[in-house]
Amino acid sequence: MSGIRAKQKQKTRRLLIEAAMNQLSAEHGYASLSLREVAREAGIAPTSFYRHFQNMEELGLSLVDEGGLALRQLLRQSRLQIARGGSIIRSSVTTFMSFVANQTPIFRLLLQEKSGNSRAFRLAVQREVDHFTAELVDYLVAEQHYSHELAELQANAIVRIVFGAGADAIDAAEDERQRLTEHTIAQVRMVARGADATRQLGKTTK
Amino acid sequence: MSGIRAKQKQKTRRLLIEAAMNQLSAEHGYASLSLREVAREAGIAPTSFYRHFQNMEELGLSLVDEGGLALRQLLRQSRLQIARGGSIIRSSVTTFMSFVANQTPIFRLLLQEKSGNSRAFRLAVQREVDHFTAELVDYLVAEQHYSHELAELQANAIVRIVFGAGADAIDAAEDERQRLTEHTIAQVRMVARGADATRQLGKTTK
DNA sequence: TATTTTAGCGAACACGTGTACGCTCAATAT
DNA sequence: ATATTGAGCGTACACGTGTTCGCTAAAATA
Repeated sequence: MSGIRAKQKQKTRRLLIEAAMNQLSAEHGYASLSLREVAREAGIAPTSFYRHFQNMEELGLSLVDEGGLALRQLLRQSRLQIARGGSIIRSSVTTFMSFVANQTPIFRLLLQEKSGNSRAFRLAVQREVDHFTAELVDYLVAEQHYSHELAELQANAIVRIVFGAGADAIDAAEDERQRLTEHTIAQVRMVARGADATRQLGKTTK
Repeated sequence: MSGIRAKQKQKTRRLLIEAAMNQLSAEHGYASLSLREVAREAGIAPTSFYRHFQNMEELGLSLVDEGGLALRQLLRQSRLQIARGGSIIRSSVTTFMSFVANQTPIFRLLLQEKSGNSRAFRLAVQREVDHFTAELVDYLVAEQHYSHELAELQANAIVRIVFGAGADAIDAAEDERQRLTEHTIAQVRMVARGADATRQLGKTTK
C-alpha cells in the first residue's frame, strides 16, 4: 500500500483540471468545453477521462469548488490586512479586484455559471456567494453592532456591488480597473453610510 | 413593388427569432443553440437560414436588441407610474421584477451574455445597461439635484443591486420573488440615504 | 510467487453539427 | 410577355462530439 498508484491518479486528475482551466478563456467558455480537447491537453486518451470523472459536469463542479476555495483564501488574506490596521473596505475591495485580475478564468467561470444553464452549477456558485455574504454579515454584527436584519441587507447589497464591479473589471485594462476599484470603494462606503442612516432612523422613530 | 415578398421575408425572420427565443430555457442557453433546430422549429430548411442571417451570432445579437428594446419599454412604463404619483423606487423595482418574471428567457440571455464568451455580445449588453444607468443619472441630477459625479456613483450602485436581484429572482418562486423585491427596495433606499449623507458630508466639509 | 485490481489505450459507432452547391418557381422588373 | 431576382429546398460532405468495449501492463494484494 505504498500509494504510488494513487499518487499518480491524483496527479493526472490535476492535469485534467488544469487543462480545463487553460481552455477557459474570453472566447471559449465552459459550455463549449470538449472532453476530447481537455484529455488531449492533459496528455491522456479521451476514454481515460472516465477513470477520473463521470461527466464533464463533474469536472466543472470541481472547477467551481476550486474557485470557491481560492475566494475564501482571498477573504482570509483580506482579514489579515484588517487586523494590521487600515480600512476594511479598501483592503477587501482591493484584494477582491486582484483576485479578478489574477484568476480571471476562474472568476469568469463563477460569474457565468451563476446564471448558467445547469442547476447544479447555479447552486454550487450560489453556495460560494452565500459564504461570502455570511462572513460579511458576521463582521457587521460583531464589529459594527448592526442588527442582523440590517446587516443582511447591507452585506447583500455590498456583495452585489462588488461582484458587479468584478464583472466589469474582467474586460478592463489596468488603469480602468484602478478607476473601477476606487469607484467601488466609494460605493461601498456610500452603502455603509446609508445603513448607518437607516439605523439612526429606526432609533429615533422608536 | 407591392412588397408581398418583403413582407413574407420579415415574417419568417420573425419566426426564426421567436423559434430561437423558445429554445432558450433554463437548461439550454444561447451557446448551445443549434442552427438546425432553430430552422426546424421555424419550419424552414437549415440552409434557408442564411437568407436571413449570416451567422448564429447575428441572430443572437438581434435577440439582445429585442431584449434591450423591451427593457426600455419597461423604463417608460415605470416613468408613467411615477408621473401618476407614488414612490419612484418602488415602482421602478417592481416593474423591473415583473420584466424578469414575464420575459425570463430574454433577461436570462442579457444576463448570460453580459459576461459571455463573445465580445460583440458583451458590448451589446453593456450598451443596454449603460442606457439604463444613464437615464437614472439624468433623473437624479434633474429631479434630486445631485452632482453629476455623485449621481453616477449612486446610479451605478443601484443598477448593480437591481440586476443582481433580478438574477436571483430568475430561479425564485412567486413568494420568494416578492420577498426579494421588498429586500431590493429597502437596499435601494439605503443607497439613496447613503448618497444623501455623502452629499451633506461634502457640504459641511467645504 | 500467484492473483487480482485498475489507469490508460485504440478502435469503432452513431450522431449532430455548419455550410457549399445547384435547383425550383413565384414575385418583381423591364 | 419576357427576363431577372431571390426565398426556400434537398443533397452531400467533412468534421468533432460523447461514449462503449475489450485489451495491456503495472501496481497492489494475498
